Amino acid sequence: MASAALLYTTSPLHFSLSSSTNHRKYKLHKHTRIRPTSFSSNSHLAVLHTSAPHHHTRGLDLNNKILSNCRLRKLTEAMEIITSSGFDTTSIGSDAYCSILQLCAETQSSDHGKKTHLIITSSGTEIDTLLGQKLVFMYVKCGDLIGARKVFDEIAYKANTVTWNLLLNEYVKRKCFNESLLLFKHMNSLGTKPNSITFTCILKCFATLLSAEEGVMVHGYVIKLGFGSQNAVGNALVLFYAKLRRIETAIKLFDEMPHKDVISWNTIISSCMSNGLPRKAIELFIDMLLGGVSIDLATFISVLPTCAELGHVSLGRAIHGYSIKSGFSLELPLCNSLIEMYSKCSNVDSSIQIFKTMKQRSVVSWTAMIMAYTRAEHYDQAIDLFLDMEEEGVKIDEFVITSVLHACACKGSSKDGQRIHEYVLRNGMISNTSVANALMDMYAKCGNMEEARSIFDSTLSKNIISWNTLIGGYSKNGFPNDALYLFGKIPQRIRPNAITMACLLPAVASLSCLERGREIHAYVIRAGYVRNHHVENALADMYVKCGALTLARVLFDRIYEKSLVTWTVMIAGYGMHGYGADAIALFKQMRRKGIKPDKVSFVAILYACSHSGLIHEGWYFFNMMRNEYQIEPNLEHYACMVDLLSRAGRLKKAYEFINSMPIEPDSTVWGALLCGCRVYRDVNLAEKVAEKIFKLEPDNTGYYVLLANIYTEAEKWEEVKRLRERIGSRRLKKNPGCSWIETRGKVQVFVSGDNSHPQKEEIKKFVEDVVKRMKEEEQYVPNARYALMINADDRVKEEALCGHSEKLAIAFGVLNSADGRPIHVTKNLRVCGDCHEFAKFVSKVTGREIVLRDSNRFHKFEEGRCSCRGYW
DNA sequence: ATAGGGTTAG
Repeated sequence: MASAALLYTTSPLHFSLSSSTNHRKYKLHKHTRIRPTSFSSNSHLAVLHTSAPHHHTRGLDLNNKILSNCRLRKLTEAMEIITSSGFDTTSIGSDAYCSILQLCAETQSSDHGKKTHLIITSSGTEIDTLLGQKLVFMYVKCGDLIGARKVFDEIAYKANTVTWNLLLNEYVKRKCFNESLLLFKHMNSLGTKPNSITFTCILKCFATLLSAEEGVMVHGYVIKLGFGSQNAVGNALVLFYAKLRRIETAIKLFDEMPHKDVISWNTIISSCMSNGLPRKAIELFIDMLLGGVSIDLATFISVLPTCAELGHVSLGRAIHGYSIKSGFSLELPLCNSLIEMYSKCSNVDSSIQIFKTMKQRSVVSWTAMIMAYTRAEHYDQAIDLFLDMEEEGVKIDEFVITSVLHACACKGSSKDGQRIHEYVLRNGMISNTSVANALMDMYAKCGNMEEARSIFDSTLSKNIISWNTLIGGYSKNGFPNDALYLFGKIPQRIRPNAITMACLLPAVASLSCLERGREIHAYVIRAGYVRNHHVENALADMYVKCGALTLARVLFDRIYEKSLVTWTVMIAGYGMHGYGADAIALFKQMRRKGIKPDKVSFVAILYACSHSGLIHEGWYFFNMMRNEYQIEPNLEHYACMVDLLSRAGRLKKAYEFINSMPIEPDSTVWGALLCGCRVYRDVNLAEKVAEKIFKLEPDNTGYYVLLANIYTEAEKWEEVKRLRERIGSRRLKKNPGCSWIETRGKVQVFVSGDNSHPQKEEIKKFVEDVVKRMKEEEQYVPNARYALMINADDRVKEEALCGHSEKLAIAFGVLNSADGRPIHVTKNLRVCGDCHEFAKFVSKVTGREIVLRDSNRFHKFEEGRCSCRGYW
């Protein structure tokens, strides 16, 4: 406290402040270097200047006073001394300026800092290395990177390592990694020696830019220079390898660190988590606790996502409790992580609880809560929360927008999405690529591909996600050709990634183009995407839907960590191909592995049962879903059950079942029954059911045709006529049947009755020959199921039959592929009964395996038999 | 003297 006493007893401060303006004029003459403009804005700067004789002693006094004020963190007082001593070049030393600048930096007093800088230049004090460093430090700490750079550029030639580091680090913090690296190069060219801190910055740049080679080179360099043993460097290296997804190397480096600190532990825990090793992350966390390492806030935040990932709510809750005991429970980022953790553990009520009791909320908290509601399928609450945010005046960023758009997408309502779209346009956020991508995704998920496309086209800064989103949208919305086309249009500078493949493969799957699928599989292998879980699943699904069930199974067996999706793909695959028993066996195996089926996997197993006519098993799983897993059946599940009952001929039971449903049945549920009515020729029930469907979907032609066929088969010509008039008055167009086949990598499409094919004569002859042989050898009678052609005679009807697209495609396949090769045909609608017989016969007489995929399932014809055994 | 780890989307 001696310095404080000194300060007060010897201070000339009070006198100096009352000095007259005359001094100012006097100073002007003495210090002509000062620009007058500086004066006008800092008129008090020039006060006090006494005569020269006592300079040295007075200077020392002033310096001491400044230093002691700074030591006491009295910035204002220190500032008063320099502002009032103004332009006395000799009175204030570099040390004093340094300590003021340090204090300005620490208290982030930008104005004082700038003023000090001005005084320094005005007073003509030479900016030496140390003063330069302090100035840069002050500007950086006050958030003025431009100011810092300006000073720096003038003293760069004499800047020390610390000064370089200050700038390097600030650029890193602002995510200007390339600028930081440029500066590093400059530093090397000037011969300034980097130190360990320099390397931590540089490693961070390489980690974020994913520059593997450069980073590894720096690693070697760091070891050579002997910085490897420093924790900060070690930690940066661990993070570097983790970011490059070389987690084994990261773990090895971590293990070899002799003096791990909290940051080392936190780094490796979050690295394991982000590299898909949540269990390892938890193990490490436990090691850390057992090792007696003291835990900090970042530890909690690093370990919570692992609980979320593993759905380990009890551990999450324990950590939550621990964080309260450690006094961190009010920390904002911790609360945000907790919201996320509880919601990912399907405990949205706890998330709400935390969100509601938080004293302060950041935009991150709101975003986390919107996602929590979305995860819990409370889409309206998620959207309402966004509106609340707007009302409360929270600054909306792109994270919020993408999250709320995701809620709209999941809800499947473009109405809500459109409101967000308008908000985005109003607030000029459309130029943000992520926002544009989220909008595209929302429209795609709502089935509006035109709008998605128009956003895509007007987005200037498209990234790979933009392409993936549109490709995936086309794939899933029934435009597989557009998806494939778009994939070919990705520009060179944008590299496709694993997700691109996962978006594209469903297109191949829906086209059933095995050749094309194998090509893409090869591409996936070459590009090294095979280990991506989404890609693995998409490949298995593609093989299933291209009819290559065995290949799908081989792939399935090779998938190391099978997720629920993996199992569901394979179960659905067996179901589609009519292997109900295999589907059931796999379902059981999945449950034994401890994987909980969800509603999608129940749709798969129920369809598998219905496609194989396993009625008891169907009920067994339906009850299991409700009782054991508390999953409320949705329309799809009900449709499966109706399908199952109808195929078994239990039409009355199916009808009662529909009427007992707790939710409103839709046209697919009634449609399943209508199909059953056709098979079992129940015209009365069919009429009743059809009327319900026509009310629900008055514009869907398929159902009118189905009823018309039912009438025809019952020879109710009057009714057929009336129905035909009804269709005519609605001006409905029949959705044309179309089939396609892939030969030598090219896809041939056949539309019913289409006569334009170059090989049409050959094909026609083939079909007619087969039909003729069928008549002779199997007493086959062409089935006159052609309701919409009642006035035609049998000859015309038969001709129309011969023109069915699946017959044409099968004929083309036989004619254009080597003997003994299997034939794969895909049809957009359900296969017709007559064509089904035709395919059976062709498989017998040609000895070929014919795989026909229709809109509902696979039919595999071998030696005159079909794998569907009548269940279709 | 300057620093290394942690929260939100697709």
